[in-house]
Amino acid sequence: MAASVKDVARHAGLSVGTVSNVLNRPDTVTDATRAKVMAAIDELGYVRNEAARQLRAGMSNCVGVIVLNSSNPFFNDVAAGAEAWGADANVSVLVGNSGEIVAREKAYLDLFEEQRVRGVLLSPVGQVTKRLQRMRRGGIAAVLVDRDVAGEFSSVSVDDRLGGRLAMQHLIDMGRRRIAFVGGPLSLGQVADRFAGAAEVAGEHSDVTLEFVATDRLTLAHGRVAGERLIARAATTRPDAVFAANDLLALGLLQAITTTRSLRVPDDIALIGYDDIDFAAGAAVPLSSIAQPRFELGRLAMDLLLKEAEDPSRAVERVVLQPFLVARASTGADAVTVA
Amino acid sequence: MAASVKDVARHAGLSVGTVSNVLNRPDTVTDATRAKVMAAIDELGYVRNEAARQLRAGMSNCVGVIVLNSSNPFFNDVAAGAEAWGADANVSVLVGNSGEIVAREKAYLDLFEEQRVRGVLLSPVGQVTKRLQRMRRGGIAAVLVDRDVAGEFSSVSVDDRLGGRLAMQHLIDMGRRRIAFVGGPLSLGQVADRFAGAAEVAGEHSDVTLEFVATDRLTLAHGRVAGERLIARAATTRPDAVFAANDLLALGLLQAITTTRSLRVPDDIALIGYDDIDFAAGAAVPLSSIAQPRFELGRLAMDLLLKEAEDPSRAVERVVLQPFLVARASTGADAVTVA
DNA sequence: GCGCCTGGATGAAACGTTTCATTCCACACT
DNA sequence: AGTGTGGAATGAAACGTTTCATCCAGGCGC
Repeated sequence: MAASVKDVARHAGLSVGTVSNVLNRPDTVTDATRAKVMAAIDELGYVRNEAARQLRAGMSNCVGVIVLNSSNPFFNDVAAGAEAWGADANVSVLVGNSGEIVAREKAYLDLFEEQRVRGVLLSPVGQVTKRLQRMRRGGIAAVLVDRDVAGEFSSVSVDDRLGGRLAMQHLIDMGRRRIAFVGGPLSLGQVADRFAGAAEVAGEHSDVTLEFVATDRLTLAHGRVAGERLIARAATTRPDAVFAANDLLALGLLQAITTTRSLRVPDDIALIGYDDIDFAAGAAVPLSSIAQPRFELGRLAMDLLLKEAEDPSRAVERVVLQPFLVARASTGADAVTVA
Repeated sequence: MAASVKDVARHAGLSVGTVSNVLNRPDTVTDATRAKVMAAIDELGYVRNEAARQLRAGMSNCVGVIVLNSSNPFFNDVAAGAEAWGADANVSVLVGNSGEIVAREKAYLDLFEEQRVRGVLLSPVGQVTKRLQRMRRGGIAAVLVDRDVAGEFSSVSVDDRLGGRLAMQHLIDMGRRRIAFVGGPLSLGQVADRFAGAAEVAGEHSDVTLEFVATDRLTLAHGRVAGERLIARAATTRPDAVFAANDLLALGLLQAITTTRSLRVPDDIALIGYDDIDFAAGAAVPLSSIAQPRFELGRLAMDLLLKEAEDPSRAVERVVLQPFLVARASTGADAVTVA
């Protein structure tokens, strides 16, 4: 059906080797033949068969990316960063969404392995160390994104403990003392580290209390539920500030709080999130947040991955980026307060 | 490096044909040999080479999806619908983001064609008719999503004119008369159709005025800018309701309006968006919106695509889904859903 | 006991590239 | 004129599957 290099060769009155040379080493071929081949390609609508090319090369020019939750704009930007950098190196990016589900993570790893991708970029959810080691032995590199596994693999992450510290310190600076951390599960490294950072700072202030409010996942809906739980409390036991493990949770909390109209943000309760997604600035009470260089995160991870794929004996490298505070109205940082 | 079917065969003391049979037609093989092969596979860590498989089969088991803007949660859900349905049929989905840029659309089409995907699902941005026809001749099916091109191809879309009518009618029902449509560019079919629907309804009410407020793109930031323009107007010329072409715009508008605190939503100005993304319900003033069955949209499109890939002579089919109103606080309604 | 049948295993061919050792040819140099 | 020389084209091999015609060993009916 589709024209092959053989058809092109016949049509141009040349050999397949020559056609291949035109395609891959145009300088080794005479201008006249190049023109003839190009004409034949055009005429037949030839499109090279990537599968055959890959089979011959023994490796594809793709890398796989597995994100934790594609409905979180944060991961979108990380993937975009990786893709942009990959495009420069002429590798395509396949994006899979594990949804924090171990089985889906495994399914994508299977897929990528069958495709013989150059490497895999992922924020692991299951116990993948052994699997990744096996894949590495098979020539597939791996770089961890936004999470770190015992120095076995290269990784690019953001210092979540520091982020937790920044958020907590900010709330304290704004005069809050009874603080709740909302998030979960703690099995997610990000959540654990952010909480740990917050706890550290809390420990440095004798008049500050830090409470852990667990959620099952980090979504808008879960944030709403957690918000309703907080609202239902008596004023005396209610926190005067909330540090949410990410912005989706924080925005859910915000919605629960503002719709009931029983509390005001930030007057009655301050709120800070994490990730600084675009919707954070756009919320009706602009949300304070801990920003991460997410595009950069993806870009650096891809860079490390390509280097490692190039030279598998390369030493493991662990890059840690710095988060930073973006203070907005939801913590009273602006003069603006909205009922 | 990686073990091949040949290695497995040797290791199991059988032939490659038999190994292949174990993998692809397990019933034609005796229990004992199956066990032997499985053991060998396990021991060698064999993973089948998808490229070779594809080469032999002449076609991959992937389909490509090209979305207009991956930072709009709407497209995420469309893609998720397509992916879910594809998974049932054992096809993987490659997602590309054109960002409404013709060159990137072309780049993804090239990639997909080289990969010999079964078909392509896309919301076209450039003039792709001829290209898609050529690809179809080469055995690659195409289905258009959320946009329709002159009956040449199958498509799944949502009736944007009706959606525009619904939004407009709702605003009128809520007592609004001076209405502004915010959106653009009109070269986007969705924007044009939604505005056309709104204009139709406006024409049916002699006391209603409809104004067009142009934006360059459909993003949060552009919504914020448009909002500031509206706020700056004198009360007498200011609209009492805004219909935004999508939710990103609407949320941007909302933020501009609420932070200046000069106007209240919905009392001074009602606001309705389009798409009903998750952040709409989660906004501090829950946003009324026109919902589209986006997951279904992706699902149906994938279904059509797979059918067409199966039987290329299949008649073109054009599915049009119905949007529906989700009324929330931003138009002064309680959370009511109307079909 | 002989031929036939059948379930199961076999091995070669083919898919479309790329690579590389080889061949070919024209031209310059001796 | 003969001999190198080097640039350009060639064609076969190989990549890892799947498929399919073939082959083989037993079991069965006669």
